[in-house]
Amino acid sequence: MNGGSFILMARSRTPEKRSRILDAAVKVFARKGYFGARVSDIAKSARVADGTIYLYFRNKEDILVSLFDEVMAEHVAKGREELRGVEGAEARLLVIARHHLRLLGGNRDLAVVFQVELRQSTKFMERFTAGWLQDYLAVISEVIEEGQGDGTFRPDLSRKLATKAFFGALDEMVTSWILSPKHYNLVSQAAPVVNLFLRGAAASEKEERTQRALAAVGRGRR
Amino acid sequence: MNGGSFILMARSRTPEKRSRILDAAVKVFARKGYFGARVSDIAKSARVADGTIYLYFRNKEDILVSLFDEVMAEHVAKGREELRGVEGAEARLLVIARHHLRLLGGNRDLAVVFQVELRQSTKFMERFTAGWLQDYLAVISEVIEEGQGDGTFRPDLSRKLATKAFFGALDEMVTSWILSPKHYNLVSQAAPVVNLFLRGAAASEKEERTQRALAAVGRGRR
Amino acid sequence: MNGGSFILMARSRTPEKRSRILDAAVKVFARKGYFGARVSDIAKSARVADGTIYLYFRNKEDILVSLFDEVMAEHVAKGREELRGVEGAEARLLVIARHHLRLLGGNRDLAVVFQVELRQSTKFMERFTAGWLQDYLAVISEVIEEGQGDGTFRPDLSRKLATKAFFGALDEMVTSWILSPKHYNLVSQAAPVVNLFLRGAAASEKEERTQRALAAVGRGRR
Amino acid sequence: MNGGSFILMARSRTPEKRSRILDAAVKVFARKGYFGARVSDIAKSARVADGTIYLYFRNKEDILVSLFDEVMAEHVAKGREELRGVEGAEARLLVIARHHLRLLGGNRDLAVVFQVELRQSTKFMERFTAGWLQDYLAVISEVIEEGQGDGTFRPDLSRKLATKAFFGALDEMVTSWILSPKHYNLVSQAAPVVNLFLRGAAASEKEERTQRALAAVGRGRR
DNA sequence: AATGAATGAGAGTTCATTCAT
DNA sequence: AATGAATGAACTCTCATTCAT
Repeated sequence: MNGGSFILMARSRTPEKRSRILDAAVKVFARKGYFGARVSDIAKSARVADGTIYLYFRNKEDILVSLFDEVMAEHVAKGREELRGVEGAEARLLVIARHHLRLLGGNRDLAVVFQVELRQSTKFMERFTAGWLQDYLAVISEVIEEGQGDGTFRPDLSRKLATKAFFGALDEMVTSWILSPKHYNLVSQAAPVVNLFLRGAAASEKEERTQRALAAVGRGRR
Repeated sequence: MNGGSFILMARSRTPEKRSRILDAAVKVFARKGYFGARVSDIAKSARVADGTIYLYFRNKEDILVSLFDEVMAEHVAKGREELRGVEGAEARLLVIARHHLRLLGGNRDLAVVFQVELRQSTKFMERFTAGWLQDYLAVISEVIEEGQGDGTFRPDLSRKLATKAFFGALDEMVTSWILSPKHYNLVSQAAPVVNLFLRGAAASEKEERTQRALAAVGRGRR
Repeated sequence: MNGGSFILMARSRTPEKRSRILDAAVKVFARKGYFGARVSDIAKSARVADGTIYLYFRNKEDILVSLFDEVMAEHVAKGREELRGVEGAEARLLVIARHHLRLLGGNRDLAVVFQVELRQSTKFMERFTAGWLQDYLAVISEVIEEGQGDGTFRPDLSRKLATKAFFGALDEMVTSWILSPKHYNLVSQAAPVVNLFLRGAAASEKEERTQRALAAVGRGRR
Repeated sequence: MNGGSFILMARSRTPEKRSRILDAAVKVFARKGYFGARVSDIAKSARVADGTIYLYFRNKEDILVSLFDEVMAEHVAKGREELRGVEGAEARLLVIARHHLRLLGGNRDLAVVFQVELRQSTKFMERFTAGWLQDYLAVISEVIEEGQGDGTFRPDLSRKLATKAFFGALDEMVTSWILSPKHYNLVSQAAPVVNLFLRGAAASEKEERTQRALAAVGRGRR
C-alpha cells in the first residue's frame, strides 16, 4: 500500500516541513521585511496552512530567531572546521572572511534577512549580540590574539577594536552588496578586505617616497 | 515693535513644536523600535495631541524620515565645515571619524535610531543608501582619492572597498557601543580606528622581527 | 453517509454566516444609517467577531452593495417570473406595482435601506442607476411599449417619461410609508396607483358635467 | 472714517458671508456628499477660516439644514405667489410642476443636494417630511381638493395618494435628470408630466378603437 | 468678528494566534 | 498532525469642533 489509504494516518511532524517553513520565511522576510510579512504569507509560500506554522514555531518572532540560530549554528560549526586546517593568523583571517562572504553572497535573501531584518529592533539586536555574534567575534578575536602572540600582528593594537573593525568591514561589504543593483561576486572581496586590514591604507615609507616622486612628475607633465 | 502687532493672529504653527515632536520620536523609537512605537506615544512624550503630529508630518514614516534627513543635513554640513580647515588625507580621516562618533556617541537614543531603526527594512535602507549615505561615503572616498593622489595612501587600493571598510569599521564601533552595557567614550575610538585603517593590523617587518624574538623569549620563560 | 467524511475539514465558511451578516446589516443600517453604523455594530448584531465580517466582505461599502445586489437579483428574477403568466399591459403594470410594494412593504428595515441609505451619495446612486434601476425601468418601459403597441396606451406618450412617472409614483409611496408613523398596508396602494396612472386624475367629460352640477348644488345648499 | 483704519473694527457678521458659506456648501455637498465633505472644504471654498463657519452655524448638520430651510422658504413663498394669479386646478398643477422643475433644473448642485444628500438618513428625512415637504404636499393637496370640488378631478380619487403620486413623478424627473449624463431642459418636462397625471396613460375608449384598427393594419402589412 | 492651530474621540481594518473539525 | 475559519486586540489617521490670539 502507498500513500492512498482510507485510514487516516497521524502524519508525524516532519523536519522537512519545518525546513520548508524556514525557507519560505527567508524569502518572505527578505521581500517584505519582518513586520511587513504576514504569517499567512509564509504559510502560503511554504504550502502549509496558517495553523501549521504554530506546530513548529511558538510565534512569528520564533521563526526569525530559529532561522537565525540554525543558520548560525551551522555556519559557525563549518567555520571552525575550515579553520582547523589552516595555519597562521593572516591565512586564518582570510578563511573567516571568505567563509562569511560566501554564506551571504550565496543567498541574497538570507543576506537581506541577516543584514536588515535581524536588526529590526534592539530586542533582536541584543539577542544577536549576546549570542552568536559574541561567538563569532570571539573566533576573530582569537585569531588576532594568536597573531599578536606570534609577532605577526602589532602588539599595540586593541584586540577588541581590531575585531570590531574587521567584522565591521566585512559586514559593510555585505550590506553594500545587498543594496547594490549590481550583481558582483561578494567572495572576491575577501582577499582585498583582509589585505587592507593587515597592511592598512597608508603607503609604507619606501612606497610613499616613490609615490610622491611619481606624483610630482605627473603634476609636472600637465 | 515685535509681538504687539495690529494683525490679529491665531495661534501659529511653531517650529519649536515640530522639534519637540522629533525629539520625542527619537526617544520613543529608541526605546520601542519604529514598529513598536505608537504615534500616540510620541504625541504624549511631546506633550501634544495625537492629531497635532499630523499637522507637522504626513504620517508615522515621515517622522522617521524627517528625523533622519534633518539630522543628516546638519551633520554633513558641519562635517564639510570641519574638513575645510584640515590638510592631509590622514588628518582628514581622523576628522571624519571623530565627527561621526561624536554625533552618535553624544546621543544614545539617536544612535539607536540610526543604527537600528533606520535599517528596519530595505525600504528605509534604500532611501538611506540612495541619499545621505551616498553623500557620506563620497566624502570619505574623496579623502582617500586625495591620499592616493599625493602618495600618502597605497595606490593599489580599491577606493570603493577602502571607503566601505572605513565606514564599516566606524559603523561597527557605534553599533557595538549601543549594545554594550558599558558607558565608554565613543569618540576616543576615533584615533585607534583611523590608525588601524592606515597602518593595518600586521606588524611591520622590523617590528615583526623584534616581536618574534620577544615572543620566543616569552615562550622560553614559561 | 453525509456529515461523516473521511476528509479532515476545518470549520468551513458557511453561506449561512454570510446571510446572518447581511440580515444584521439591514437592521443596523436601517436604524443608524450607513455612516452612523459601525462595522462592529453589525458584527455584534450578527453574533460574529468584527474580523469575521472581512472574511465575507471586502469592506463596509461592500456589505451595502452586496446587500443591494443580492436582494435586487432575486427581486428582478421573481418579478420576471410573475410577469410571465400575465397578459395585457394594464394587468402587468399592476403586477409590477404589487411586486414592488410587496418587497418593501414586507420589510420596513429593508425599505429604509433601499429608500434612504442607498441614496447616500451620488456614488451609490450612480451604481444603482447604472445597474439594477436600469433593468428595473427597462421592465416597466417594455410593458408601456407593449401597451402602446396594442392600443391600450396613448400613442402620444413619451415612453421614457411615463416610465419615470410610474416608478416615481411607486417610489414615493414607499418613502412616504417609511416615514409615516402609521402602519398601513403598502401593497394595498398598488391598485390605486396603477388606476391613477392609467386613467389620470382628471374627470372624464361626462363625469365632469355631472360633477359640476353636483358641486353647484352643494354650494347652493350652504 | 472709512474701512482703512488703524483701529481694529469689530467687523460685524455680514449676511453676505453667510450666503457665501451656504453657496460653498451646496457646491461641496454636491461634489463630495454630506459625509464626504469636510467643514474645512466648505470654509476653503467660501474663503473663510474654518472657525468662522461656527460663527454662522451651530455645526455641520446645521449648514445642511439651514441651506434646505432657506431655499425652501423662498421656494414655497414664490410658489404661493405664482399660484395666486392662476385659476383652475389643472393650470395650477402645471404652475407647481414648472416651479419645482425650474428651481432644481436651474442649479444642478442644488438639485443634487436636494435629491441625494438631504436623504442621507432618516434623521434628515424625518425633518424634511415633518417640515417643508408637509407644506409642499399640502399645496398640491389643496389644488387637488379644489379640482375635486369643482368637478375637474375624479371624485373617487384618494387625495393623499394622488398628491404623493404627483410629487413622486416630479421627484423622479429630477433624480433622473441629475443622474443622466445628458444636459436636457428639465422644465420642459412639466407639461408632459401634468398631462400624464391628468389624462392617464390609458387610451380613451374612442382612441383605443382607432388605435386597435391602426395596429391591426400595421400587423397586416408586414 | 475672524482666524487656524490644536484637540482627541472614534472607527475601519489588519493579522497573529487559536481551536473546532 | 493538519487545517483554515474565526477571533478581537490594536493602531493609524481623520476631522468636527474649540479657543487662544
